[in-house]
Formats: sequence, structure tokens, C-alpha cells
Amino acid sequence: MARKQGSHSDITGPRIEEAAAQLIARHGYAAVSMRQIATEVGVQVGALYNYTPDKQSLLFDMMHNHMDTLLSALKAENINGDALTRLEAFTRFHIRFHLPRPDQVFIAYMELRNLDPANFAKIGVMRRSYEDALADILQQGETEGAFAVSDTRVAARALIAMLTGLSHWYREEGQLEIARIETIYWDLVRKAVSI
Amino acid sequence: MARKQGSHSDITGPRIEEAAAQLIARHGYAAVSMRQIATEVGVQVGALYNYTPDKQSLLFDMMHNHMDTLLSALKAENINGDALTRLEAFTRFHIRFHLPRPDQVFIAYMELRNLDPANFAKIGVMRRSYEDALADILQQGETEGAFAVSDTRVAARALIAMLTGLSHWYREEGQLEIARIETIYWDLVRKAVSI
DNA sequence: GTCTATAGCGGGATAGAC
DNA sequence: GTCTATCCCGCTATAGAC
Repeated sequence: MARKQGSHSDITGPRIEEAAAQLIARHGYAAVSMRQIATEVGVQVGALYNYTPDKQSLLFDMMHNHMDTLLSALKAENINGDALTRLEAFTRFHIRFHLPRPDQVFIAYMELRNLDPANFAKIGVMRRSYEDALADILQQGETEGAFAVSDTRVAARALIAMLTGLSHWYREEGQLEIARIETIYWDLVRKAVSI
Repeated sequence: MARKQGSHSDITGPRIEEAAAQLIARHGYAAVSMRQIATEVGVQVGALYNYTPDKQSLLFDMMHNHMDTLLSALKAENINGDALTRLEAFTRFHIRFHLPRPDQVFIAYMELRNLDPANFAKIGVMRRSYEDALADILQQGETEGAFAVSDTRVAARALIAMLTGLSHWYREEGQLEIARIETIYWDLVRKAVSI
């Protein structure tokens, strides 16, 4: 892990992101020092500042990348059809996207407080956009008479909290289990909004 | 708010807990300094150490008190009857207990990482105990044939995550609304576990 | 019980050599 | 691009006067 003086590498950037994500997810942004991150990467502190202007940008970029990837992936799913079909697609997409990224999910939900006001606002918009995608599906279900939720925005938040909670305790216990987890959660979601 | 030198007060203890809870909920344990807490209370830093041996104890005591109050209150509810009745009682209890304590809820779920290993273990036991209370109800429902959840432990976690997520965004917009929120969430829970 | 003062440490960030 | 060295600041916790 230790690097020699003068050893150059153009993969230091990605390694910083990885190390920072791991450490921040485990200990929290405020509790992790730039020195710790540098040690984990195998460079000296000064080297980090070739890749990020400051610690805050490190956090924001991680969260922004995460939300950006999430929204792009959701869009790419191109979820169409009747409300029930779309809800199932959304639910399974959410689980499949979030489960392999426990660190990013943790950070995205725990470190909002540590964002500068301007950065907080930007992430807030992205989060609301994701929430809206689910709320839209629920609204369609109401219109079609397929769902019964008295408040689509509240229900959307409730369901996302339920689904995301999964990422807070689930740790890979074999790939086979994921399918089962998906089914359990889809059952809960499907019935929760049913007539 | 500012206190004069030599002014004594036996209510400083409680005020420290309040101030610490507010600040930590808003900014995070690691980001809040003892100086900030002292300023908020209106004393100098040294005075805090008449009430707590160190910063870590401040955090642990807050979380321990919260969990202790939660478990006592749950026990006092004495939830009996058939599974559906008990589930409704649990759901409404959870919401009524958590909504007035947004700071403590936030801390209890966000600051686990900042507990010493020994303290972490103690809080973990208490959290699991609360989870078990709900899992028991779900198990009873399975036995009675009133509920259909394929995994009671997973379902318990999912439902608690959903219910607790409420505390993360709900802010008092008039007491009247609480009844409505309770109904919306009870509808979701009831249907989620239904046959 | 609270104050002032300070010890001792570790933090973020920068400068300049290589 | 990385290193070493360092500035300056704020942190937790303690000591001793009042």
C-alpha cells in the first residue's frame, strides 16, 4: 500500500474517492481527517490537494456523483406501462441500484448536514427529483384506480424510507439472497398501496 | 442568555442536555464542539465538565436515555389483543412517541457510528429489543393467519424504517395534521402486512 | 459551581523543493 | 504529481483561583 516518493500514478484520483467514501461511511465526514484519507490511499496529505480544492468538495462531489448516477440509471430504465408494472420496476430498480453501494447510500443520507448551504440545495433538488419519480407512479395508480394512497407525496417518502432502510442493515450474504429480499420488499410495497 | 460569573444554577445539567441535543442533531456529534455547547448554555467550557466526564459520555447518555424512555413507554402501553389490534397500537405509539422528539430520533439513528464500541453494543441491544417487539406482533399475526409476511424480522425492520423516516421530514404544521399522518401511515402498515 | 488560562494535540490548507 | 515542512487555528480536557 505504501508508495515511494516520486512514484506517479494517474489512478490516485479514483483511489481518493474510494478511500474517502469508505472512511466517511464508517466514521462520518467530520470525524475523518484528510491525513487519514491520504494514509489510506498511500500518499501524503499535500498530494490530495491536486485532486480536490478542499475537503468539502470531496464530500459534495461524492454525493453529487451518486445522485447523478442514480437519476441517470433511473432514466435509462425507461419505466413504462400501467402503474403496477411501473411500481414493481421502480422498486426492483431501487433495490438493485442501492444494495451494491452501501457506502454511497449511507453518505447520501447521513452527511446532508455537513454540506455547505449551496451544496445542500443542489443535492436537495436531485433528491426531490427522485422522490417525484415515485410520486408520479403512485399518482398514476390513483388515477387508474389501481392504488389507494391518500397522499402520494407522503406515501412516496414512506416507501423510499422503507426501501432505503434495507441498505442500512443488508450485507452480502450470498447473491442468491438478493432475489429473496427483492421479493419480500416488493410484496410489502405492492400491498401497502393496494386498494 | 449570558450568565454572570459566579451565578449558580442547578438547572445547568438539563440545559446542557437540551443544548447538546439541538446542536448535535443539527450539525452532527463530531462537528459540534464543547465550546459551542457551553456558549449555547451560557457558561464557559470548563463548567460542562462538572456534569459530564467527557464528550463521549454526553452522547451516550443522550442516546441511552432516549432508548430507555422509548422501551419504558412501550412497555407502559401494555399492548394486548389480536395481532391487528396490537399492530395498530404499536404503529400509533411509534409515531406519537417519535414525532415530538425529532432531535433525539435523529441522533439515535445518525450517531451510532460515533459511539465507543462498548457503548455501541449497549445501544444495539436496546434497539434490537424494540425491533423484537414489532417482530413478535408480526409473528403472532402469521400464526393467527391475519398477516402474510414471508420474513417477520425483515418486515419489522422495513416497517420501522418507514415509520422512523417520518421523523426525518415531518415538522409541526399544526397539531391537527398529526392525526392525518397517523392514519396515512397506519393504512400503509396495515395493508403492507395484510394477506 | 463557575471562571480564566493553558497544556497538548490534531485539524485543514499552503509553499516550495524535487 | 508528490514530498516535506510548516502556519495557524480550534479542539478536548485539566488546573487552580474565586
